[in-house]
Amino acid sequence: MSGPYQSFIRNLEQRDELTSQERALIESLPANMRSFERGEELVVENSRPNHSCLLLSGFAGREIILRDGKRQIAAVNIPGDFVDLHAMLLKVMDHTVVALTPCRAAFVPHEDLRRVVAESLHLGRLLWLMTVIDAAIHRAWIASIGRRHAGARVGHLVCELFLRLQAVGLSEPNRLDFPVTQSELADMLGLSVVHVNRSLRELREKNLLVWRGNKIEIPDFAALSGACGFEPTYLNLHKEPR
Amino acid sequence: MSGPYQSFIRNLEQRDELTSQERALIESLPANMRSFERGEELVVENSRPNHSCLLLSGFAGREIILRDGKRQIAAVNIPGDFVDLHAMLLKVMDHTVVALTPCRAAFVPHEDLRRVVAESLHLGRLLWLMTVIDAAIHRAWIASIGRRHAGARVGHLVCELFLRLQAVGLSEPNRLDFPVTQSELADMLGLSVVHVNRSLRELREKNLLVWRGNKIEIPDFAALSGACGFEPTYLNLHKEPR
DNA sequence: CGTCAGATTGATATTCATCAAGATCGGTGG
DNA sequence: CCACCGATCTTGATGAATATCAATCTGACG
Repeated sequence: MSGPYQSFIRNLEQRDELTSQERALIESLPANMRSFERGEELVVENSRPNHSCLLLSGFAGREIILRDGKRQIAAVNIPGDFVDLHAMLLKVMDHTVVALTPCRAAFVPHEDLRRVVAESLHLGRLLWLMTVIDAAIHRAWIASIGRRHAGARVGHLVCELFLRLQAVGLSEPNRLDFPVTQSELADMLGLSVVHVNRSLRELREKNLLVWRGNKIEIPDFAALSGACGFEPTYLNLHKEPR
Repeated sequence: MSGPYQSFIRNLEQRDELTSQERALIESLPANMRSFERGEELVVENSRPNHSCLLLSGFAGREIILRDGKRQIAAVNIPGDFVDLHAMLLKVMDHTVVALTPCRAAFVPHEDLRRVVAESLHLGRLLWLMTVIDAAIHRAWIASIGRRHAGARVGHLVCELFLRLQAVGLSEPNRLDFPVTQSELADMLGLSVVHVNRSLRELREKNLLVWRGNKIEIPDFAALSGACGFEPTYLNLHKEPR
């Protein structure tokens, strides 16, 4: 009842019904467990993985390093996310996945994932779905980084994480755990550390969110999402036949 | 020999071998043709399409409109791209697809696409692959918008489009056709029109690229891609078994 | 010839980055 | 227990990148 696939199954079940056979098929997947310290790389750019990595605990980020050394984090992964399911098809990693906090992860051989896709059309579509939700999140980030001012960028990210964590049962009512540094936050949002710091202060002064240490408090989610124009459609957090 | 699926097949064949049966299976797909004027919407936000739209000619953009009216174009589609293959799984469109130029497009029923996936594991993976390449492009845009200065953003986009157009046979040696307005370009790059204009002038003065009317000249691709840190890995323009 | 969308340019304002200096805080060794 | 250390956070001062506003210019086209 508490195998490595619980949060992943929960993630899928936010989007569609699973039969017990389907759950069993997922649970039959072999999983090679590993742990990572903060800053370690789960998957390395330009490598050719033959496993995909399912995050079980902790936070990971997909980081892109530009030639001049600047870093952009293109996505944040939370427990229940495959961080590199796309590598099964892309073959070569176009970015690195780094542990933003201590992490546990399950590495699943691509050949076994392919077997699942071959045996169940429906699970195949659901795996596809998860990569396509990743892309929808990417688009939301493009809009945020391209067109929102700093404060709204921070707020939008927090709203997104709050709902995603809620979906896998990892949020408290008005609070979430997100133990990352302001400098990492800056690299997610395309901002400088200093500016992130000032944006956090503004949000705190407006009582929209209070970021203290590892915890974020959201006194009024509706107020925050309203203030930063957050629309949850893109997260696809509704069940329907896919 | 010149059905609607030629450029799509060519797009796939940049990434993997197709058997003649696979080509035939694709060509057996029904295609409902439509034409669009510049500015018309091919697919509308919040709709629930039961077709996916394959672009045959012209350029389209996936646009996200924020509440305050600001627009971000999250992706550019060229002939041979499915603009909303993901809608088959996401069900509800999280953005609008708009014609950046006059376009022709083929609408393919989802049920037929599902039939293809059911009949050919390999084609199923290749359709999946195309959505996953979309996501890789999104990540490159996130890095560009988040961490590159204006001139490099323009240059990076041009490099990307040049290679993508080349892949479907739509580029001349040192030139490409990209008939979009500077204001649309601004919405792709997260910049203002004025700043785009000035960045184009800089690039012209450095002789890195000359954008005149609808045509872009690239005197020296290596120089341009060097100057803006362009790395083509993410486009997956190499054939291998997937 | 007039019109209109788009391109270009200048002037100015705003946002954000950079640099530099404390302040805070959790750990760690003496 | 305390002094110190490194990492992170915070704040101020300044500068660079980019946005905004307002003209003018250009070129296509009826």
